[in-house]
Amino acid sequence: MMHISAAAKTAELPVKTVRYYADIGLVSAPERSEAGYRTYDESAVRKLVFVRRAREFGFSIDECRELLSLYEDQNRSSADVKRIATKRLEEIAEKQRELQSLHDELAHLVDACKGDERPDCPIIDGLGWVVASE
Amino acid sequence: MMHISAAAKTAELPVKTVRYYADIGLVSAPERSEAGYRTYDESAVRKLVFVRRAREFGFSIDECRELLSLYEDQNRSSADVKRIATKRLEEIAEKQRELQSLHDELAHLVDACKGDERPDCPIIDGLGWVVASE
DNA sequence: GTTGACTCTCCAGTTACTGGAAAGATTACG
DNA sequence: CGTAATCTTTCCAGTAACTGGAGAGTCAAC
Repeated sequence: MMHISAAAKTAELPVKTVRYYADIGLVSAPERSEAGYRTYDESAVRKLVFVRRAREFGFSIDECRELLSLYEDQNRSSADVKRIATKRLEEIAEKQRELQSLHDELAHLVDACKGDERPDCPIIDGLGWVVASE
Repeated sequence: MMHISAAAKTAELPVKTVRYYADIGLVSAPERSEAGYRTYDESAVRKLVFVRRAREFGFSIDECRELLSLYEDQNRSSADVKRIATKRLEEIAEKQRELQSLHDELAHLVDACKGDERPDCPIIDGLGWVVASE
């Protein structure tokens, strides 16, 4: 049994965030000590770790909610979990493609820029190209 | 001279966003018609396009502010612009690396998951690995 | 003349927290 | 035992960059 700062430290989350997760009902509200302090047991901390990891994987809070209910459900099929994770994987791949074209386009502009004292600047011109090409 | 919906359409931005950009002072407040309608000329629309492009490149509103002032300044050196763009480029590259390791880690879990009716699930286990490995 | 499209302002909600104030509880030191 | 530092509580507000909606005024067309 520990108080919030120990739980937060163990789960590697800010104290504020731990409180927040209970406030929005992502994790269940913890028991309170006589003085009203939140108390956490090993199982509660485990769930916090689970959520932190899932968030690091880019799952939204709502996806975490879904994953957590699967995590807590002894009878869920691994197919349900795989479905969510695969969807997320596709989103990551899409984001990677976007980022790549962004990178290439901007790198091209930066390469073309002399970076000297003169005002000619392919980057500025490039950002306005839609109009410039009219 | 046009009203807001034509300007928004030309700049390929939502009407709400065009108003918003003026509200926060990112672009200067447009002239008003007698009835109080915002009116946009070619130069105003060009700046909206510039901002949209810069946002698409992932520049924050504050960076857009900076770029826009450089855009409007005939005397700025291209070095100033290159500095901002290069910084952004590094951020993109960093984000790409993060996304890649995320992708690899999650893909590994998804591959390991049978996705059947049984509750054994390497994805769920993997999300909790920090505790599981204790 | 009235229907429909367009515009205005203002307020609230979104996501996932984060910061700070004010007040009570606990612990550590001398 | 007193007190100072630390921890915890609640509540309110703010962040980024919009987005949605209400209620009201304006304009063009049939």
